[in-house]
Amino acid sequence: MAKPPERKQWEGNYSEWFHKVIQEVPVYDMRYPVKGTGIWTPYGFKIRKGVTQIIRDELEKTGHDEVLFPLLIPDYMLGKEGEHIKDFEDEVYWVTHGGKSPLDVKLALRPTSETAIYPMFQLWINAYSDLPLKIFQIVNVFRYETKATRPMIRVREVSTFKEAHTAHATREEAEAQVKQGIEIYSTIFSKLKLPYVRTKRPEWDKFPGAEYTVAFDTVLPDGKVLQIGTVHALGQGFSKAFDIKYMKADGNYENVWQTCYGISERAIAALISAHGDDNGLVLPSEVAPVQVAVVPIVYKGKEEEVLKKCYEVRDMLVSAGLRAVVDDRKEVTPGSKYFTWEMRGAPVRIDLGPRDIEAGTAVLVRRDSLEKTTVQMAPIVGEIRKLMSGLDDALIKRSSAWMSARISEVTSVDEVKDVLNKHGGIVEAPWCGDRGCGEDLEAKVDARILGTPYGDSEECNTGIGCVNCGVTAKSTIRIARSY
RNA sequence: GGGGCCGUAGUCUAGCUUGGUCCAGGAUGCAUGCCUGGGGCGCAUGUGAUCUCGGGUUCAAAUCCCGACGGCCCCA
Repeated sequence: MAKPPERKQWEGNYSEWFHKVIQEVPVYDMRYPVKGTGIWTPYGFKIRKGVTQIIRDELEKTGHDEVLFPLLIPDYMLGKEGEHIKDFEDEVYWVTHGGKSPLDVKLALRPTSETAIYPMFQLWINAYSDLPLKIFQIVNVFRYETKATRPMIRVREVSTFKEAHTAHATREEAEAQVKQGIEIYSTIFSKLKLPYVRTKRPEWDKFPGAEYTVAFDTVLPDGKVLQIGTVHALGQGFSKAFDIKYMKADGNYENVWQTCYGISERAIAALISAHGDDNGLVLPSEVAPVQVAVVPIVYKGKEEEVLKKCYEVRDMLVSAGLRAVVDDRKEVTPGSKYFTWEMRGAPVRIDLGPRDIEAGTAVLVRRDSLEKTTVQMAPIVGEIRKLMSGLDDALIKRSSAWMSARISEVTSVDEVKDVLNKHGGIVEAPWCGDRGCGEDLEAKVDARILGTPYGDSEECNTGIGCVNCGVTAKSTIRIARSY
């Protein structure tokens, strides 16, 4: 069976595919009886750990320190920044009682931590020498979602919320930090082999309290867009609300300039979705909990010999720094084990039987293509590394190509509708920049405006009329149906 | 925000329209044994559901009604 697995279920029935895969692997158990919550299973937790490790590494490498703030936020703190609270108040969980006694001060379960962190920034920041301040934490946050919840994608308890918060002396420094945040996220998603577009959100859809928001969006197999990361320029809005000031060299005080940026388990949902196929998960080697699964092909009378060799191989791989296991389950046929490890997305499988042992070889199988190669035992570590990097390259190529095919440029409202109805994805069109026009367009095509391209392709051809109203366009706009 | 569908062993599902034949049938899983073993082997035996929960109608409720909780879909 050297043919790569199909992606019929994956693409044709994505919602069901996702549900089935996370349950069968298992990655995430959504049977917990509180709406919008779920459990990371041991294997799922390992995937999550691989992802959070990449996030930690990239942030620490760029001067961010990890911290941990309380879950509870007093109501007067949560309400300090006007725009911020206005947007969140409908989805805040409140703790109102301690035992049977009502609390004097209601406590919110953090929907995000700006209002928990910034009062402490006020205490921590005194002078320019305290700046820049760059911290992050990986915590759970709570949002009372009213729409239908979906495991990992729309949840009420976001269990894996990485939020970074920075404070700077000048607008320029904060601006540079926004760029660094965007670079960090680009690196993280590249490591996850995830394709993305970077989009500046429209004024009416930016983070509440921010000056502007740049978002990372990806396209899921059903053609809907998923936001997997956001970077916000906060200006001085929060620092004024929370009175965060520093003393400048000249002795005068100024409010700090802030940024914040977040990634959640949606990135893990995207990771699972982007690479999977009808046989289950396909994981990039860096985050695969098991990189190499050794499957003994046991014949009667040779059990000991084969298993012993398998353990030897495993030990050798482990000491070479690979995450390897032997699937030594009895009473389970090799074929069944193949399906198990394909479902779990192990990048490489080794089949090892009497024939191989005699010949001093092993059979390697690459997860994405299911291509089998027989290799000599001696250089097997190198061969495995080669296979894994081939798989990693193939994953980014495949996912990028898949997504690129779902980004289209159009010039009329009808085309927007047609393309979105046909295969979803993202459409780009010229736009006048007017909010009313944008909202009108959203209603007409039953989709959301993601915003304008951030970075390279910001400008659209001049002299073109807005896709909706015909007025001379100021920028390109991205439109999509989204989660 | 508006409308609709659904909830039966770990999982998927039959039964519900027309209440009684159902102390709920099947598949899968799990356990044990034999047999196998280079792509989900086969056979046998066993295991597992107060039919999501609460209330109501009825001689009788998985089945009808109301509510809660949970899952899903469509529209704005």
